[in-house]
Amino acid sequence: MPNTTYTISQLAEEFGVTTRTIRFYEEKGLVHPRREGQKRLYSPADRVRIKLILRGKRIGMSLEESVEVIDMYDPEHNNREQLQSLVCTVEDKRARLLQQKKDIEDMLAGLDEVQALCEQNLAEQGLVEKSLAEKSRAEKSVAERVRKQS
Amino acid sequence: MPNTTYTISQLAEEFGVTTRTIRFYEEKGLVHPRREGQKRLYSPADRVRIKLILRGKRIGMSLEESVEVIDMYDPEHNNREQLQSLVCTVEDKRARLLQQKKDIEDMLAGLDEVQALCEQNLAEQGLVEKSLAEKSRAEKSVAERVRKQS
DNA sequence: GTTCAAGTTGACGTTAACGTAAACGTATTT
DNA sequence: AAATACGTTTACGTTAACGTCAACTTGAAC
Repeated sequence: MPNTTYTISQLAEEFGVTTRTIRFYEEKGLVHPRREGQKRLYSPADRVRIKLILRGKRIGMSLEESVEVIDMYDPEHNNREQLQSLVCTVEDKRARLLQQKKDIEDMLAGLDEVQALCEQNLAEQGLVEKSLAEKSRAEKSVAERVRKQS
Repeated sequence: MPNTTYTISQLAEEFGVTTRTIRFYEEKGLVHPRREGQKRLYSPADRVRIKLILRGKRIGMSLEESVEVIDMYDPEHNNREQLQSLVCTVEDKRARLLQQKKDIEDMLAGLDEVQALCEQNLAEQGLVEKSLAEKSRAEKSVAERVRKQS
């Protein structure tokens, strides 16, 4: 097992955040690195937690929410009630994630349209002669389609 | 054309936000409703803008970023340079969105695992007799798989 | 031995995105 | 005319997620 621990600045660099950020996550109880003297030493498990937190952050989750998700992987749920309520929260999360996924796909489709129009427009500019009216019509079509969304 | 305008509280209710939120968006220059006397009157176009802003919010965009995306649909870009830089920003956005999409899919897969284990566990509890060791083993398997992520 | 790089603990500052409350206008319902 | 519902402006408050010092320690390097 190579390199079983990490320093704070190693992780900071790997994930493209500041050390302050990682210490902040500890303040909030998101990670609990060991200490060697007073220096922090992060385990691979700590590293994964940070990674998952940042993943959550990328899709707009609060730290609290990310922790909630991460903790679902831990077996702190013993009895029937806890398991069933866990299933419920799982389903809630899933619903929200599916909505987000749809939002992203819609937005991607919009980007495709914009880009297509840009490239078409650029191509037309390549040909020196063209009617300005035609250009204007092409430019406005996307905006109109957007306006027609219910 | 039925109901071509909306009051602030109509939109607030439709989108599940407060009127304060909508006025705040106006403060920030995101929408520019007409006025009837001093009352705000929102057009369908205003409504769509708000809708798109909230879509952006759901996937973790800042208001500024959402506006940036929305404005890409407007034809304020006339010359070659502007079109080309627009294509670049489009590609940046797309890259980020694709990353987000992957993040969401990963997270969904994780949720599937958690739920499967929960239900398996609940099923086992249905049968009165089972070894506690077995149960414990099952509960920990997800956490271990997570830990093995690079 | 000192200089340096990397770490530490406070503590206060900052920004975005609203919340909340006060004080007021206007229209209609009773 | 009094109350009710809906709207307005102004302004201060709040929370999350860090940024930004300042002042100190600690081990390694020169």
